[in-house]
Amino acid sequence: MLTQRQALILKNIIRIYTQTEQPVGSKHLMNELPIQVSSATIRNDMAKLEEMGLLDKTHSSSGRIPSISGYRYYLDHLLEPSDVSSNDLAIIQQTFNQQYQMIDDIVEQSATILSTLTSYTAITLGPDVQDIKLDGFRLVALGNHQVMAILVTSAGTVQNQIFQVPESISGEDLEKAVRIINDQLVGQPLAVVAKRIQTDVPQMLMKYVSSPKGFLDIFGDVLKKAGSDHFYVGGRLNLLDFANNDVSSVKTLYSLFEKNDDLANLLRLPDFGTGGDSDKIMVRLGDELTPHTLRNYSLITATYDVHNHGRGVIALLGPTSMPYSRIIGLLDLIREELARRLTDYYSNFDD
Amino acid sequence: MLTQRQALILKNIIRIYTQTEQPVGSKHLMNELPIQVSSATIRNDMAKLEEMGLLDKTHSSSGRIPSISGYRYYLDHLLEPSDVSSNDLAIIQQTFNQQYQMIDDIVEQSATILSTLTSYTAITLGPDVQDIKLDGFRLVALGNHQVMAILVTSAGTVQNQIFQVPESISGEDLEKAVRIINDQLVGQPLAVVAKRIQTDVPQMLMKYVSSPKGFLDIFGDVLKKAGSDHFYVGGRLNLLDFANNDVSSVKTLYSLFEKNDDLANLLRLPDFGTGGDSDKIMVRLGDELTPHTLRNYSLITATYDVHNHGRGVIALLGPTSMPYSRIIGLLDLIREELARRLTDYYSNFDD
DNA sequence: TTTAGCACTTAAAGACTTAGAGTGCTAATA
DNA sequence: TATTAGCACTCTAAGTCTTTAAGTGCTAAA
Repeated sequence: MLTQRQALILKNIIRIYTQTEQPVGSKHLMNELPIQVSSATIRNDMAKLEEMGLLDKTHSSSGRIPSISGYRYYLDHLLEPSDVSSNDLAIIQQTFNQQYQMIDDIVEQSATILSTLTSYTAITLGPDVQDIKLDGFRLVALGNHQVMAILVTSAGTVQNQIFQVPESISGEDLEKAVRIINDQLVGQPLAVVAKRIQTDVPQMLMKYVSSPKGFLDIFGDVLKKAGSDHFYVGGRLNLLDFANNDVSSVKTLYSLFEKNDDLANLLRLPDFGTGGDSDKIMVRLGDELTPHTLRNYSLITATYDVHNHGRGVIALLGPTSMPYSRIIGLLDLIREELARRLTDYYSNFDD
Repeated sequence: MLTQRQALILKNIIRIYTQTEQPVGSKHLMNELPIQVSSATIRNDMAKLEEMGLLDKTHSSSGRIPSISGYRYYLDHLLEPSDVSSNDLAIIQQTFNQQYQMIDDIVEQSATILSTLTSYTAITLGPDVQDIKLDGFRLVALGNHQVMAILVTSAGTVQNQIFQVPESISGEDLEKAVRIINDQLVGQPLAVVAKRIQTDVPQMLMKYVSSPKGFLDIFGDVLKKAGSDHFYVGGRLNLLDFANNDVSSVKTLYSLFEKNDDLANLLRLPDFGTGGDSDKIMVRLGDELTPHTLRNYSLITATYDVHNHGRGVIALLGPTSMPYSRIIGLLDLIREELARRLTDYYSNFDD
């Protein structure tokens, strides 16, 4: 356990290091502390903190920098989120007050705000798709053997895709098939639908339609799209600033941003779904981050809860040394705001 | 005018510098030339080439590097495109042989191949939309006050967008409006359609529909999407390798890639549309590139001609020192291949 | 427990040296 | 006249040395 003064010293070394990115020396720190102690006293405490593994040196006679464990301790015991500045607040309100056509627009927009306000990179994920149901399926003929398949879910999300239809499938067949799909499968969870088109649905179609295979491929493709998570990444370019010229990690991250599965893995919270602490904001850094290339970064994740419509995730990726107080305050506010807007949206929607 | 030997020297300095990125000295060059001359002779020619502005030095006693004018001269007078390697050829054929659902997929795919084979950044643009006509407009009700608007063009491209429909607009009104649009405007060039919905169409709708304004906003939005160019950028990440740690220019380019208008400006060829030389491959470098931040890069543009369906552009952005022979051979092949595939596509399509 | 004092360490920056690659010029050569 | 050998000169890059400033750890006194 740290003495009060040691905690104060750790806290201030982290604060100063975040501002300057330079090792902090005892004399310099002396002038920055609210208490009056000599630099020798500070040196003694620093030595103890280093012994505990909370501080590091860049070389044997340098000032101290926080170690990963130091950040960990700070985050777990010392951090107090600060209030959002009135300036930031105004920006947030104003952005959320825009008119949106789709929920995904709101989720995407919150990634943009978050990255703009922090100069880091934000990742957001819409409310989870666990028990989303099929709300309807349409095929629209576009002429020239093209059709657009449209799938609407109970969450209000829409997926569409365009297909070249082989000559062998007739228009009437397609219409019949659509009718059967809607009659039989609307109202069922997407996961169930996905399973059934592998099992009993083909036979069901076989009775009325001459070539169910091509049709089911189309339906299956759109279904897959609708059933997978949709991530939004804001402030990709900010990465170039805080990546400290580490081109290889920038590349890793940029390609990671393009892959749904990798992003899902990155954001997956250790206790996701257990309920307990899941509305706490979590910070992971160093070896706690799973793709090992990211050990010089810090990832802050927060979930937001949309009343009766699942929960989503907003996250922020930045350097290990961030002004955590401000950042976490900000994240907390945006999380709440996003939850509120989405809850509003759905309450309109379900009327 | 250069002597033969001077041309040989310039050509080889460019070749070696492209491989090593190091200034080329007279002794080193002596061993690389197919002719037997002393380093002193080479030095004399180098001095003359420098006087003409075709070579530069990095400092007073350094070897020579090509100047921008040197590249210009090389490109205009000395360059001979080389044949595509059988390996590259196989990759190109294989990629283009995939099954595509839409023409835009092919165009996008060619940006990917081009960037993969070169390790630079490729930009492609589909056949131009000058005299594309409206082929059809659909509104599909999705439930919960949402509709999807779909616009099909004579070029086979499809745009869609989802709208929240105000309660004030009724379903029958929308259907009537769609019917009028299709009756009156199908077959007309998009530009004409865009003009007419500002002039006589509103009055036309007014007779049958109670609130044409909201409807025309929707139609106008999708129309605008369909009428604007669609660029594809491949190999964005490669930029990080050849940008020589110039983060600011990387940022400029990345944001440029997101803006249709800026990309259009960048690719717009000085003689675009004049017909004459327009199927020549053009290289622009240094001050010839309009956003001044790009003066350290080289941009190669080539147009491809889709029989009876307009012409598009494929382009490659890389460092000033590229293996131009290989690159231009490659670009020429892909340009032809792309034109052929699209011509095939349309000939199927118009049956 | 805190502090003053001091010897010691290290990185960063500047001065100096050296080696190596290259140039330009002159005078000899084919 | 065009080419070449030879040589003095230039400049960078890399290494060594020195100095300075910031910082530490330890000891002994308060």
